[in-house]
Amino acid sequence: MSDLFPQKGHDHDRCVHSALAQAEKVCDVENARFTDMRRKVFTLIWQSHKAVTAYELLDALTADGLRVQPPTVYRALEFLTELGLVHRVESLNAYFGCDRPDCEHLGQYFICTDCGRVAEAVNEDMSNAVRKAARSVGFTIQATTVEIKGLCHDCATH
Amino acid sequence: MSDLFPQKGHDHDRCVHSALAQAEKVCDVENARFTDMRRKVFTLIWQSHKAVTAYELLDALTADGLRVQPPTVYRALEFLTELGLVHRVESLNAYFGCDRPDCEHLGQYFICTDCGRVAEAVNEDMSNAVRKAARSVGFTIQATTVEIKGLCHDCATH
DNA sequence: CAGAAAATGATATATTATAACATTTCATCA
DNA sequence: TGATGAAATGTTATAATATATCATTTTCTG
Ligand SMILES: [Zn+2]
Ligand SMILES: [Zn+2]
Ligand SMILES: [Zn+2]
Ligand SMILES: [Zn+2]
Repeated sequence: MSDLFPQKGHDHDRCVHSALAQAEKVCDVENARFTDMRRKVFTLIWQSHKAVTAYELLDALTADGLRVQPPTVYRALEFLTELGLVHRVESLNAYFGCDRPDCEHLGQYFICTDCGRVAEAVNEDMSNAVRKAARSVGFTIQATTVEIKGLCHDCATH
Repeated sequence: MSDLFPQKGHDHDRCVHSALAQAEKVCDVENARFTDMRRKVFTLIWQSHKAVTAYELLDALTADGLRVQPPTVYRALEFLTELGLVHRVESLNAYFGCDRPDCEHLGQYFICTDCGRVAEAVNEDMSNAVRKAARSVGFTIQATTVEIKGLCHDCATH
């Protein structure tokens, strides 16, 4: 069993640093500006592997002493999602950080209903099954979301 | 190519009648009450193959002369979704009628971004791929949603 | 530095959803 | 049949999520 969800005691600072480094790179390549506000929101999202709502981000920014309004957060989220740096979980109205923003992938998310963490799969079997199903009914795919809710291994066994 | 989406000129009255008959049956089997309000909401949802929002339903009921408040609509929707008679499209916050409420299925929806119609697939390849992916990472599935957006065959070719 | 474009600030409001309590409807059975 | 309790709906208020619009600031470009 591969470990899709990070181990309990993992070095999360490494996750954050790696995510930031990748984000810098993506922004650089795309000639997009990784502004202060965008970096703040991105970093907040990466404070955990859970999906976080726009208003939780807003509250966190406010707690940091900033006077921020909803549009500011939604703009940052729009920027980050369009670059593929964060993804939106439709069934939660919440966002989490992508750990492979450089590699093409459909959205395939495992969402633990117990601990709240989200892990992203890049699974060719699923992608192929979706593409094949679409082809068989003459459907032209623009975007796909696969949201799988349940218990991660940690939560199922502890 | 099988026709997942109904033909333009299909006899939609048949869809509606069949859906109503199936709903009656499911309610009967589940010993659930298919009340006036639930039937009204269900019928409104089945006025097309598009996904419809709670407030569109509310407006339609109001236009019918009823004085209905949001909770009434949401309660009917909760009842209908729990019985599997309608499904919620998470990425649209909207609802559409299930045409196979009697057969077990994960949620696999094709959503046409042009005409707005939603068609449900019951595709074993996709289901198996999801289950296999979950198994391989030790994830216990509780619920799955596959939402595939794009163009239906009609819209892609016309 | 001037001017244009991009980003953010600020205000208002739209959209989606639920909490809480009152009233009505309906099945059950004494 | 009529009391009674459960289920459904009505009613009011409000929470949670999201966007439109215009003003101001920041950054880029020449
Ligand atoms: Zn981590
Ligand atoms: Zn978990
Ligand atoms: Zn039809
Ligand atoms: Zn279409």
